[in-house]
Amino acid sequence: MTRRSATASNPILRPISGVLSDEEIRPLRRDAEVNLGRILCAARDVFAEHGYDASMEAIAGRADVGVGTLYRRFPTKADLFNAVVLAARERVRQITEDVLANVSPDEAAFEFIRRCIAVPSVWRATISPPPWGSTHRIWLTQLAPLLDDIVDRTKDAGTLRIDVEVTDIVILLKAVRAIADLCDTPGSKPSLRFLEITLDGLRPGAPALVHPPLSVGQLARRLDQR
Amino acid sequence: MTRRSATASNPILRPISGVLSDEEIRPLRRDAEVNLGRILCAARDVFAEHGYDASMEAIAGRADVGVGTLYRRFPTKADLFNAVVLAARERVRQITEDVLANVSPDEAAFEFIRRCIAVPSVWRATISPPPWGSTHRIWLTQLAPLLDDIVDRTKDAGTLRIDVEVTDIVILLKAVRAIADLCDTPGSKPSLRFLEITLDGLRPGAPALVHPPLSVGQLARRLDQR
DNA sequence: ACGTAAACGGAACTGCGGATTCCGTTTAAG
DNA sequence: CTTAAACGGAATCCGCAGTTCCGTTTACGT
Repeated sequence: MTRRSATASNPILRPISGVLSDEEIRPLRRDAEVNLGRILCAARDVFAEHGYDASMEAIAGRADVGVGTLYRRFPTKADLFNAVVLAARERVRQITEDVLANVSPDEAAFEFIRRCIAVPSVWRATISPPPWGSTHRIWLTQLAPLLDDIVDRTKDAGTLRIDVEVTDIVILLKAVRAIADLCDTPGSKPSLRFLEITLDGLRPGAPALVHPPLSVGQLARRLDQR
Repeated sequence: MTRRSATASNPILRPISGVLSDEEIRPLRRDAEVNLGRILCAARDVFAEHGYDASMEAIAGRADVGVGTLYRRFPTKADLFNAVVLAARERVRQITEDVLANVSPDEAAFEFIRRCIAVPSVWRATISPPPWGSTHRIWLTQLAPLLDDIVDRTKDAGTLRIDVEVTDIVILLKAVRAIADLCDTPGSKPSLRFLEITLDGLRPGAPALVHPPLSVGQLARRLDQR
């Protein structure tokens, strides 16, 4: 790969990096700024729908922009995807913290799941990582303690069966995704119905589960592969 | 498409068709017979794993056979896939009838699901139809009454919540498939665990479902598309 | 054992879709 | 009004997978 680092040239990251001694930082022209926004939204939506297989042309079309414009901002499809994934991860973090702060314990885990599913780009990102590197594994591993917190809290409240684990939650997101693929646009009735059924399966009172859960490490590794 | 009909040239169907007046039917050479078997098994497995996206080369490889041999038996990838799907449908029919005949009512629906999932090629075929025609819709529509029978029986026995429908079962198969994709080879521990959870969600005692089910027609149409 | 039609393998061909590049034109901004 | 920055999208390039072709091997009837 003979190409300068994506993060170094990624314009979204510019406002964050305070000083870059040798490279001059000039602000984007107004129109460029606007287009960058459209591109990111389009990429978020199209990637959410088709995964990494989405074509650059499709994204450009959705953004009402030529492909050239995409490549001026993101040297590579991978870079664009990366940007979207980064944003989605941030979104998940927000949801997690908000649930911990503002949702009653007996609903925490359920609410977390519902909120993730309500934002297509989010759960798409959670379950289908970039097809390279291991950044996803790292991210999920860091997030795990927070999610554990949510799960434990709901178990303590007695509304979540005690033999489920964080990994079950992530797996569930994946399953609902599949249903949405099958039935409709994300967030549709059928997938919500399936979600209801599965959430009911998470409630106490059912017979104990006999198959062991995946460890966070295992799950993260799986997610990193496909 | 300038190509003679697949079914006419499909060697598997030969033993069935009693008389074809104008075309002479000669039996396959021994080695050809053997290879045909390997090809069908390989195709079943590889298609089960990758869906219609599986490459002919991959199938040929798995069967220890050259691609040429594939095309001598099946003029087209579509024809080969078709043959596999046909076999899988037959398998589903067998399972259905066997469950109706030999499984106690209170377990019928659950057992049906378990058996379908135990045979990868079967549920793959159930949920990912050939990317053409509407034969899948027709098949599913015909099968529906039998499945209804199973479901009703289990509801009457009191072990299945009354607000689930046949379509929920099929959707569930689809979901488990996704989990297997994510976690492991089909039939693995993690997907069985997820299955347990979902089956628990199907048991009575949970709050009523608020989202309506898909009708068989709707579901069949969806399955016909993607 | 021998001849022949049937099978075989797999290299070569082809078409297609999608990432990336290029360049003539348009536009924001000083 | 000048000019660097942006833009659009046609053209290029490339790899992949379905399909074809043909020289070689093999089963089987005589």
